[in-house]
Order: sequence, then C-alpha cells, then structure tokens
Amino acid sequence: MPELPEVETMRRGIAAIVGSRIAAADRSPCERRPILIQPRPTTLAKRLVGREVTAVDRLGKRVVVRIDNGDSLIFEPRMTGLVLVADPPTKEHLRFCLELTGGPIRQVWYWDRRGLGSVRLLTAEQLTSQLGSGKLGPDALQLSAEELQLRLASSRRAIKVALLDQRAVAGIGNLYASEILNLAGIHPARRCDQLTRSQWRRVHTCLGEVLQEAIRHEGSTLSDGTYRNALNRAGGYQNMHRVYDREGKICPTCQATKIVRIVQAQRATFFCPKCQANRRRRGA
DNA sequence: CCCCAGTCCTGCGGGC
DNA sequence: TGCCCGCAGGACTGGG
Repeated sequence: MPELPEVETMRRGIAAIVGSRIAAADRSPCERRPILIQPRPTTLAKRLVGREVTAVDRLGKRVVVRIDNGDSLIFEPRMTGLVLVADPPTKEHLRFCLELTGGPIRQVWYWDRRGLGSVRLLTAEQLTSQLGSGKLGPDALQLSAEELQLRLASSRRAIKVALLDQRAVAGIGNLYASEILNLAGIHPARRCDQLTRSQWRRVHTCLGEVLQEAIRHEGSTLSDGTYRNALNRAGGYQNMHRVYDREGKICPTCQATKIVRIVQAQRATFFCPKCQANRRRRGA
C-alpha cells in the first residue's frame, strides 16, 4: 500500500536524523518469521555503528538513509511496512531498530505486519546496479510531461497498468493510479499508444496534483488502518479519494454515475464510466 | 515486448 | 456463533 505519498511522508518523518550518529542497528525480538535483512544483522551492524547519517532520500517507494561512507540503508515497506520514530501500532510486528545519538531522534523503527518488506544496506555500486536508472524509472514528481509521454507512448499496454511499472515511472501504485486517471478523465484500459499529446499532458498534470495533495494530507490510511506516519498517526487523504475502493458510489466529478470496479493485471481498478469514457477524444 | 500466474505474508470479512 | 476461504497487492520470477 505505501506508495509515493506515504513513503515521502515516512522520509520527512525521519529527516531530522541527518547529522546524527548511529549507535546501534539490530533486528528487534520478533517471534514472526524474520523479514529480509541484508547483509545479515551482525555484519550490517558492524558496517553501520559509528557512522553518520548524511541524508534521507526517497527512491520510488523506498526510504534511503545515506551514510557517510557512501553506503545506503534502504527501507522498503512493500504492503504493510512502516518507518516510525515512536509508538508502534503493535509491539509484535517490530522488525528492526536503528539507535542514534547527537540529534533529536533517538530511535528509528521498522515495523511490518505482513513482513513482505525489507531492510538492506547497499554500497554505492550495489545501489546503482539494483536501483539505478536501468531498474527504476524517474521519480513521478521529477518528470516532465514530455518525458512521461516519451517513456510510455509507444507501449500497447493499458495506461493504468503502465503507470504501475516502476521501470517506466517510479512511485505510483495501485491506489493513486486509479485516482490520477479519474482526475484526468481517461479510461484506465485506454492503450498508451492511443493517448493524444494533450491527454498525456493531462495525465502528467493530474499525477502531480494527486500526489502533491496526498503528500499534503500525509498519505492514505485505508479501512484496515495499517498505514501510519512516523509518529504513528493516520494520514488524511483517504477522505479525498474520488474512486479508489468506492465501487457503487457516485462519482464526485459528474455527481451522477456510479463508480465501477474492474480487474487489470490482477489488480483492482476503480473508475467512472461517464467521466472516463473509453474513446480517443473526450467531450468532442 | 508483453502477459499471466505464482510467491512471499497476515488480517479481515463474506459466506455458510 | 464459529470456522474456512479468499482477497488485498508491491516486487519479483518463470513460462508462454
């Protein structure tokens, strides 16, 4: 679930660790099957302890803690991971802890109910080869309309499926793909190679609007309540959702048509059949 | 190139 | 009421 807005909120929640020194790094006592930690915890701690944090970045849906020797500690939350500085939702799903000195934040926790996520320490070379531009497309918020069109317009895939491809554009997931296309008025099954230039501009504009607004509201906490910011507080953007998880409800744009749910690439897609009619030109 | 199904995992909600 | 099954999907993999 955590997509660009949620991961960006996590990043901001621990950004104050820049300049702090790492005092300890360890998996937390957790009876669950251990999550992926690389390298093994003892080696990882050896490489981290005593080092200084130089930056906290985001790469797509991952939080990247930069270390003063060029290494990067990558938190990848996947479905249910959280990066916390206080009060976890439950103790039993705490997976990893970073202890810090010399700054306002003493501990950064990685919490993960389902445990599909990971904590990995990568060298600069590993980072480039595993998460560089060949593996991960440009960030959704650092992308011009022209580049978006250039990267996707020759594809025969459905636009909604293509937006989920992290090699094309990094950061968009299942929830925001539906939201973006509803705001843009484009049918999710429309083939990329059939979108007009003005439609690509609209996708680009709406992509920025939806993601920025979601960041402003600190992300979406769905009914399962899993996602929280670093202070264990729920986000607010779920109250702004136009279509996601709103099958059968009235579309907020046309105020007339019921939202429909379909499945694309084995994932749920929500859209308004009236505002997002599947034809080349809208309205004309 | 692209598609599909399977994999990891847990909690919840529908159905009986 | 209680239990079982299926579903949720981010990233990845293997087969077609």
